[in-house]
Amino acid sequence: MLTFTEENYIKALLKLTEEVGVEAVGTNELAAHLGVKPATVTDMLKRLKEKQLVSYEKYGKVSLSVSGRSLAIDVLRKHRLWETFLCRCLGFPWHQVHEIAEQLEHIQSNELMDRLDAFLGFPQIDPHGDLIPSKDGVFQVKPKRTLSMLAATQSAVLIGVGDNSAAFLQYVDSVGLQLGSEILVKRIQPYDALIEIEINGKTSQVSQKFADQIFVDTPAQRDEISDVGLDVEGDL
Amino acid sequence: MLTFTEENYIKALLKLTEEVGVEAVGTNELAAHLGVKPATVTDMLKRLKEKQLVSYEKYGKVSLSVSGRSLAIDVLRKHRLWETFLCRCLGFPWHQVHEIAEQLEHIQSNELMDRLDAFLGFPQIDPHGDLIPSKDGVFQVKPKRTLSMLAATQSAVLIGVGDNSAAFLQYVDSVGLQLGSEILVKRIQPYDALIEIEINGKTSQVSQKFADQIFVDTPAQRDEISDVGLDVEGDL
DNA sequence: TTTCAATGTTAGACGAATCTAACTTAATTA
DNA sequence: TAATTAAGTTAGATTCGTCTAACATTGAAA
Repeated sequence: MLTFTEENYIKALLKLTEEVGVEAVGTNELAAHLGVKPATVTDMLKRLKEKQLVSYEKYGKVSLSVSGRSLAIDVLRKHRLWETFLCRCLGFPWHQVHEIAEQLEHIQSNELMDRLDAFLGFPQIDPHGDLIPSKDGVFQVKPKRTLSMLAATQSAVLIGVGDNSAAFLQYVDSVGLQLGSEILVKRIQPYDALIEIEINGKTSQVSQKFADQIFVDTPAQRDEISDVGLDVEGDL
Repeated sequence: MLTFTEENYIKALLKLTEEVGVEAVGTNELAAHLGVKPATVTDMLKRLKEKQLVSYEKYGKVSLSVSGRSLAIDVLRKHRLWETFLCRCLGFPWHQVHEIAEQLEHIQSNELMDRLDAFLGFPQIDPHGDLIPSKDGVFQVKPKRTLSMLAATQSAVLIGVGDNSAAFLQYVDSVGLQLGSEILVKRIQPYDALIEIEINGKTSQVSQKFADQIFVDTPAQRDEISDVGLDVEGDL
């Protein structure tokens, strides 16, 4: 049985490796992500290694072991199922659910999650557009196309976000975006690279940084089999 | 903000005082109820006193302060709302919900509980027949009539149980009882005081100890204004 | 190749929650 | 009232998760 904190460490490791497509991470990076000091992480990594959850050598990078990864995926599954419950059943706005799910994800009961899963109708994506891992731990991050990759005149549909913080999500709300919204890129400012977008007739200017966190699906992409041909055309 | 453990201590204090109708409890009793050693309780009581949650003097009995009581009631409210959710929405049998609710009751979010309360339709009693405290902390234990108080030939309706352990509740299930079941006391063994009861045509023998934990409502009692006239008649 | 900044580790400390073993106080009974 | 038992406390240790301050290693630039 893992402690609350151990679960958070392995969940962070999963985020910092697979969601970024990187093999292993350093102590500092992990510490920054968890909001603790590097020394604390070093201590914890020793414990996690003893429990065979990570592979780690002094002064080296860390990565999850097979069993660590599988436990981390389970935590992530719980997190996303709870988020779905909070939005769909209790009517929470999407920017509020992450924080509460951070607590709920540590509740220990497999039966609870199975029943919640069934109650929700076995959802596949959570309120932020992220895939919910299946019960048997199948979890895969597919490569993502972001708003910042689009050229002027292209349009796309919002399918997810790369940042679940309340501040970011409220910003997303404020430009009128929700999952499924159609986004038209009107122009890109040559001077400062600000992107002018239109959603439901409403025009906004957003930064590169913002656009990097907006995951989209383009009409052309929807017809593609793989990621070979990358030229897409806006068709509005 | 209280820790998980502090919440458990004040919840235990609430149980051991108000549900029993007693002013204050001793260190040993509290320790036994929480499954820790008396020494541990002494340490914790100092901390709880510092936080003004209890009134306590060395070698004396402990009782909740006004603010401690109010926080304890809030934990109890969360516990019972979650139990209601687990039974009504997720279809858990009543003997499984207590343990999971012991974890869920510590989730920190008032908004979560308000929304869950509304989602459930503002329930007043939980799956074990216990009153759910209202949001403003109104909580009161009404005096209870138990199965062991009934005489032969009397009948009554199950309205609650005094023990939420899985072992007890599964026993209750096994004699065919659920909330609302009509119980007929057929006879009481003169020799060993075993009580012979009938539920939906099924006859069982139960002990005094068991019967003490079965809360019932009798037809006569339902017509009473207060607890003045206590003679009740079975009317089957 | 040497130096130095970035990264990471160790040592020692602390608070929370627990324990055991030894001690003290209170209550009961003879 | 004195002795004995029950109840409660203190002291010192342990584990977990964290910190700060000092030290060690790595790797990239001069």
